[in-house]
Amino acid sequence: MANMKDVAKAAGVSVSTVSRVMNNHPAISEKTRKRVTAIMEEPDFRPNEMARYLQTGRSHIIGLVIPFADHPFFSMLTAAVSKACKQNGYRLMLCTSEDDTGVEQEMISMLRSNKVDGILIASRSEHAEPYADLELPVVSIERSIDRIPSISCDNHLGGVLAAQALKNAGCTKVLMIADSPRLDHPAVQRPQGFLEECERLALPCQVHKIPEGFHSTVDFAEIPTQYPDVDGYFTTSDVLAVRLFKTLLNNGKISPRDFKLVGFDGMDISRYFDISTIAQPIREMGELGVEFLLRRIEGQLIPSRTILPVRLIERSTTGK
Amino acid sequence: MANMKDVAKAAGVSVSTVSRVMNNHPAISEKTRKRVTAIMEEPDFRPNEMARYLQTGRSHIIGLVIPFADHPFFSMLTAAVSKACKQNGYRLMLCTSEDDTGVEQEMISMLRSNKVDGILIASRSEHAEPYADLELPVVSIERSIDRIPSISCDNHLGGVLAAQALKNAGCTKVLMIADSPRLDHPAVQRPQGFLEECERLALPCQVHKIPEGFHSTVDFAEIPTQYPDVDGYFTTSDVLAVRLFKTLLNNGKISPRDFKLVGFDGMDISRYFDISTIAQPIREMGELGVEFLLRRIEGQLIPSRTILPVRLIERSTTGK
DNA sequence: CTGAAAGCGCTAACAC
DNA sequence: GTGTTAGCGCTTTCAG
Repeated sequence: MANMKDVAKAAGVSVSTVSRVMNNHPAISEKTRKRVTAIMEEPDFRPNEMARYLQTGRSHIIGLVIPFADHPFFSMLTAAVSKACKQNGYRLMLCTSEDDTGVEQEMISMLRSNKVDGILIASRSEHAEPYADLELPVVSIERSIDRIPSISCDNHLGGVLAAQALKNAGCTKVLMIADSPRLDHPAVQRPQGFLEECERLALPCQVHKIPEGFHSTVDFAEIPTQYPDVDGYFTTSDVLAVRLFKTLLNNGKISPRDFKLVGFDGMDISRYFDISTIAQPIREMGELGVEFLLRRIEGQLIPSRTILPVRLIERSTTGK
Repeated sequence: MANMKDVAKAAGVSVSTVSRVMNNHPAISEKTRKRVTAIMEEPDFRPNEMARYLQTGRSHIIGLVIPFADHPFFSMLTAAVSKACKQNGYRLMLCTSEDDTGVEQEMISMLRSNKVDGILIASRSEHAEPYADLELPVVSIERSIDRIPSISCDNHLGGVLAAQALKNAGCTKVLMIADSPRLDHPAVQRPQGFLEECERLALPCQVHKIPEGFHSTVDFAEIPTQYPDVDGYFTTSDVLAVRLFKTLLNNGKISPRDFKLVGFDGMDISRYFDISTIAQPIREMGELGVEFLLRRIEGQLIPSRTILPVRLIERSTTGK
């Protein structure tokens, strides 16, 4: 592929002139600009971004670190981030950590070595130091890390809304099925908000805890017998909601009209099953993440904590 | 961040020695190797991959072009590709084309300019030339492009298996709901295989065509009245299968026992709904895609057409 | 308005 | 075994 020198030679100018044309430098005569532009377009000359970086210190690449690319939440986030990058003239380097802290560290290190301009991280984080002390702009999505700006949704409100929805749907005794995220994960506020609101509403609530993990498979078969008089359920994710929904129905004894259910996340699968859910503004979170990261790259100040609203989507499992 | 010169100075050696240590050059005394290694590790020195590329011509980055990151098929593919890249010491630059040929061209151009070592493409492709004439290794997944090596699944066999499954489940008259992919898309063989096998099995089959598009929403409400005496359905994707399934059930008149259904793709959603499906080996397709691309990058020969087997997953919608 | 030249961080001959 | 040096393709002073 042609480089700047080739273009310069073909146009009968120096490389610096070609460079100036490329970068829209004002001090270029219209005549030479036209001539050079024409030459550049012919064999589709494209500047070598690597060489460019070496000189400017800007790669125009950001890294995105997520646990899994095939998780509905993270795939939506990735889609939003990818779009936002494109719109802002940035490229995206995607890293999946498999939810492993060690791998995550490696990815961060690799991204540094690949000279990304900044990192968007939506992964687990035992320790803040590796990120806080990075001399690189970092923005965290849906996870709080000390001294790292973060963007999350109003998880607490989500729990509250879920409790209200079940109450309004006529539930008299509910069960919350909660996985147990790290304490540093904002999602812990989902159960908190739910329990607080249940109390406020005088809605009796039992709690069923299960281990965290997208790829883990916890059996829900025992739930109906274990909690026989429950008429409403809240799960801390849509994936759990779907699994519970199926279990209750497959058990045969229970029809959709016999119980209420609210999930969390607002992902496609909840829509497929017509399950009510607390929707996170995933797309906005991704877009805002990119926007904030780019602003930080430009040296601007950004909020250290950003919390976006959630909303209840009422579907058939709360009687809509 | 420290660079090689800093390390060299601190270790009291020349930059070439540092370079040799980094690249495991054999002609280095154990003593200096140790000393340099120690210095490199202390402030976590990591070589500048951009500068490295400029010298070696290898970026160790591959580009992945897909239409949507939040589509179940492509998110699984992305997950597989990401993992495979990591295992092979490669980084992944992710590009989403929104299923737009123009955007796709831009992405390709951008990837070239960012000096990726090769491109994995699983997107639409009106014309072969832009890829065939790229001086860059390209491997296509689930799409055939002239002169570009491709990896796909046995779509024809998938159609055949679906027809057999419906027949075996006791269907007497079936409906195929097919979106209409481009002619250059291997998926066109799904309906072909299905129709051929229906004929062979003397299984009457009607066809309902709908426009292609992941994000499009075609209404299925008319299906039951439009094709009243059908007792089995084949859809060319799981997403369609789920939507049909829901429509049939919501219509109330029809219970899951009154009809059979086979989808295509083998994605999570089909499992959630317990719908029989023809499973593509998506993970393998992604892994093989990376493997082949890397081989081509190394200058080796790879197959121009690779077809992986599909398999029928029998679930409740074919009576299992 | 344009050109010459230095240098970004690294590798790879080529010397010693 | 180790150091010196010339670029890789680009941007950017500094001259003119």
